[in-house]
Amino acid sequence: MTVTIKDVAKEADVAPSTVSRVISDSPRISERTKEKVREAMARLGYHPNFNARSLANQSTKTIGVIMPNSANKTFQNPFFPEVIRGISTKAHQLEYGLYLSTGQSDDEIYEEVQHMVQGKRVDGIILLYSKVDDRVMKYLHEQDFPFTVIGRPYDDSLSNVTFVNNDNLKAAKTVTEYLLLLGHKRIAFIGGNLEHVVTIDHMEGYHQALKNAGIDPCDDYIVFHDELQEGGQEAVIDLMSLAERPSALIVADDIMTFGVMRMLSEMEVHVPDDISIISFNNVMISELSAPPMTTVDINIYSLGYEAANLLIDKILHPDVPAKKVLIPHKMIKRQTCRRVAAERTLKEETL
Amino acid sequence: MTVTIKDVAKEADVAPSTVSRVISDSPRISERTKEKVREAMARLGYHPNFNARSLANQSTKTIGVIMPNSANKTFQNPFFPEVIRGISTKAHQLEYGLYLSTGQSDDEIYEEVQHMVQGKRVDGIILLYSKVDDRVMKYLHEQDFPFTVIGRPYDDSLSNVTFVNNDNLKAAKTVTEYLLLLGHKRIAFIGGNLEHVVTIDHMEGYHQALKNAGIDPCDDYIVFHDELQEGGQEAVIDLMSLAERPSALIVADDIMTFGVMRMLSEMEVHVPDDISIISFNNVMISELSAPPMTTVDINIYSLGYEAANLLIDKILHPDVPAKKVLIPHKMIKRQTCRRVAAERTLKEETL
DNA sequence: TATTCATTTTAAACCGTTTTCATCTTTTTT
DNA sequence: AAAAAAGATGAAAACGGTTTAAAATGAATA
Repeated sequence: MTVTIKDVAKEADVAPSTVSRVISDSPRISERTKEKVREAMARLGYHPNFNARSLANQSTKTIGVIMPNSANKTFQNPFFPEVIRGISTKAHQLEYGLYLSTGQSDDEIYEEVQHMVQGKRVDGIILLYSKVDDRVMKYLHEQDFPFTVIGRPYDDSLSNVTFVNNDNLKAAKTVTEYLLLLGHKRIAFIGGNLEHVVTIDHMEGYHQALKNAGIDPCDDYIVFHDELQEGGQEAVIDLMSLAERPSALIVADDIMTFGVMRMLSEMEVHVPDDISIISFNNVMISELSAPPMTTVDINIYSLGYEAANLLIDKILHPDVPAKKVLIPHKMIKRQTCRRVAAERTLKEETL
Repeated sequence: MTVTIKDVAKEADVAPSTVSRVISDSPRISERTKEKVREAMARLGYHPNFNARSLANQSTKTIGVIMPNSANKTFQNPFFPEVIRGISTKAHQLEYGLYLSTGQSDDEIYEEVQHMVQGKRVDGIILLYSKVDDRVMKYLHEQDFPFTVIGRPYDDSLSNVTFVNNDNLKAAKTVTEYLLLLGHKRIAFIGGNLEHVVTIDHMEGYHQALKNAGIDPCDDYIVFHDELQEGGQEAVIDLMSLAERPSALIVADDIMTFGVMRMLSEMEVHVPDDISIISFNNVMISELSAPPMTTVDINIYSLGYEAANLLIDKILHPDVPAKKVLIPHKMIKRQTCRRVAAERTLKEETL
């Protein structure tokens, strides 16, 4: 039925092992035989069976990509296509394939990862998220299975884990400082899921900047939500109901910012005149908000590209120590931040 | 090293074939032996090797998902995560895995599909796009390999192809009629890539509606662009430079609409007061534009879910004839469409 | 011419399952 | 009690490759 290596061998009048060596272009085979075998392969339309190869090789040339728990809408964030595009590019270059997780809940995902690893379905795994106390990461670490994380592992005991990250703390700090410099004193922080390490880092940066400026962080100004737009909207309601409304908002994610801006516009609060906003990620559409949003470009594509790069490196050389790569970020100033008028600042201070 | 079926066999003091039968829960094995074997598996921490299984079974329990040519930014469209979420859900239910294409150009993708098929890496394939004269589709059809298309095949010779689609013609027609009903006469159409069948269907629907209303389609009002936001923006410049500006815009895609609205806002053309807009897809963020956009919900998730469903059906029963599923669409009225003032309409007519 | 050594090629084992077919027990039927 | 049928298990051959170790070939050296 299907043409196998044996058929080719017969056709070319050599042994199957020779054909195998021709496929892998082994130097042990003479040019003349190679040519002969290649012709036979072409004549028969031979194509190697991937599973047989994987079985014999103990290698699948496949990378498992683990999405976060997508029960909520997280998944519709354009962040994911973009990070996958980065992974794809590198994977394709090195002739690796991508195997995507399909689980929706934490349990499903955990089970799926076990299957991938134990069933030897993939050579390595990229975690597209980093949570506090993540079973999946713990499991991979215990199994000593090649994997990389996008984001940093929270638990310091997982010290020898390879990861790609942004300096999220620094980014959040800079962003806060920027708002302070623009004269803002009441800066609120709308974070993502508190279980995600990136949220923790953002908040720490925010805190540090406020502290350095001698401002006491006010709990009312700190809100967390994991759903993207809905979360953004609720957060706005909470913040705008405060006696002392914030004059600036730091938002965890561009998509969330769309929700935030939508809600503000319904409340007839104008951006940036009444309130400044700055957020993170710089996904494609963030320049298309009205007004275009100021945000931190975290270079999503590179996160993916480097993660794949590091992972394949790890697969090929399992014993080299863990690498940690920081992808640079960059503030993209657009039109959602504004200097607070001096008089207003003065008035505030008298309050 | 790794624990195989043979190790389990030894541990349980049975033959490997018995263990295999226990795994598949064959009725030919007595409950007593099953229990014994299961205990041995647990004791040894046995997990079946996927590649070996695939090889013996001639089945991978894996679906190949082919993304469109992503050299351009198409890929960042939240359409894809959402359609994949649909596919994922069904696949997970039926215990199929997802294997993602990584190629960026048409050539790369074509080659990759060949690898998947000939290398028996996947049991079936879902095409996430449908183009005119697509080599990939032609190839899969020739090979008689199980596949489904999201969108409809253009070529009628590919009659026995299973696909999931929206009635895009009808949707575009309805949308156009809706604008006509609102009093619009100068309705422009900003389509996507003309090679995509969906674009052709949209345009046909647009044409039909205009014709029924006795309006001659004006070529200047019809523009195509494949890049998403950039395309949207250029299209706007072109249209707004016309002597007779359109009073309404039909846009192929929500993300493109963001670009369109951004550009209009720069030109100080107000939506919907100066111009009405309606678009397609209803991705998550489309309700977050300013103002929230009127769009056609095409039920992206269901497209994916049904595609996976049909495909797995096809894999399991290769000989049943091709199925074609239409997913219903629904116009979501938000705030980008407006009735044209009677006086203005009158004035126009005197022109 | 016989010996050595490098170069090519091959036979056979292996990767870890599934499955066909045969064998060995039991149980049922006559 | 013998024969037939049913039930449970096992041995061995796939599945389609890779790889180790050995054999064949040919060239170079003594």
